[in-house]
Amino acid sequence: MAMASLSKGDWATAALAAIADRGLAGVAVEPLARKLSATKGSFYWHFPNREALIQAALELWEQEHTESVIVRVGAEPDPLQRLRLLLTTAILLAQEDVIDAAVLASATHPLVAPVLERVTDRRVGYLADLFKDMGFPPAQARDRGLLAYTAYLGQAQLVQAGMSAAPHSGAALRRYVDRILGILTAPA
Amino acid sequence: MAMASLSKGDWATAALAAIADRGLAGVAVEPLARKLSATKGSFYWHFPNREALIQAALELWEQEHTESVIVRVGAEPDPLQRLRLLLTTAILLAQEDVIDAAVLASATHPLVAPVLERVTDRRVGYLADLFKDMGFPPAQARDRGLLAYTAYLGQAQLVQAGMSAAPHSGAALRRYVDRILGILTAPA
DNA sequence: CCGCCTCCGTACGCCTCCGTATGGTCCGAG
DNA sequence: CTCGGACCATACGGAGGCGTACGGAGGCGG
Repeated sequence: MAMASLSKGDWATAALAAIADRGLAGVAVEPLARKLSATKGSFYWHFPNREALIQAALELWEQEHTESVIVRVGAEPDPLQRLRLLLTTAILLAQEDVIDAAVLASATHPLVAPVLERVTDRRVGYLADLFKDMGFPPAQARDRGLLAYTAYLGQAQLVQAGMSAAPHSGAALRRYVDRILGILTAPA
Repeated sequence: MAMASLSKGDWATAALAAIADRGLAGVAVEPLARKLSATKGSFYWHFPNREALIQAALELWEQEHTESVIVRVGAEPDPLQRLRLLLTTAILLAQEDVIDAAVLASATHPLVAPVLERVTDRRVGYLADLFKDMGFPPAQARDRGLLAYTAYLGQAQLVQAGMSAAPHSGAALRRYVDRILGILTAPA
């Protein structure tokens, strides 16, 4: 089954999976080829080199792990409920898929930095808009958006590292998100 | 000058510096030897293997990047001021020394995880105690301590990655910390 | 049937790093 | 002064990864 030709996208998704569970250094052509039951001959037909594969994987991540969540959450009309939904969705997603934390772990890599910059701006901007919609003045909204996002990032890191300090069960996590939300949305 | 024998500590500090600016993978015996103007012969006299070097570097980090800050801040009697001092100190330190973010980037590494667990517990615990001293009930204090710490971690990541979304200038950063503090310490 | 294009396997050379073996230097004790 | 231990350089073998060269299978138009 699936003995058909490997596509460029197949390599890219495999590379993204490799980033998620072994970091950027885990994106190596030969091991990846073994996992796909192929050889380097296939790879170097689709890509000029390893860097191109990494770029393709990162673009995949950029498209699938930001906009899709924003869209899914956009149906909710009330800003507060939208924020709650966004946070719980994002944090619960980070529980089972550590790709965000894995990408962040290579934040200084020259191929990662520009993608990360775009994704960060988009997310922080969206959060800030959310707080603006709740009635906070622009400067306040930006601060709270940044705070919310950094808290999410830190949380994702703790979860990926398996730190016991972070809540692990789904229920505890929902309670935690609720209380966090109370703090973040309390009037100045 | 300093042509004297290299000590175990010299290798460990060099390794820690390597982690800070190239990540855990940057701790390689041969490049490190070149940087120290030595050879592998020296290294393998002091350490049995590369893992031992990494452990030594991590223990160095554990001792010098948590307790020392806590002690330095302990002189301040008022809990709120102590928290303010702690946050500004930590965040300003993270501006010029990215070692915290670099260690976190390898959180899943088997040598890093236990050290990170201890450091995380210590820091989150200290922050929670701080909020307790301010009069918050234990559960509230723990939530706020965790929130404060995840926010710090995320902030450190953004700064290390050079993200423009994070404030960079010292003045802007102090203002940001002040506003964050207002949010974190607002009564429920 | 021919030839071309797509896609992939095999085999090779190169590089970087780990770890070991072994010998050399310096220095203090006796 | 010699001998042993601390410290280090050199040289080697081996593993694993990158990129290239090249050949071969399969489909498809002519």
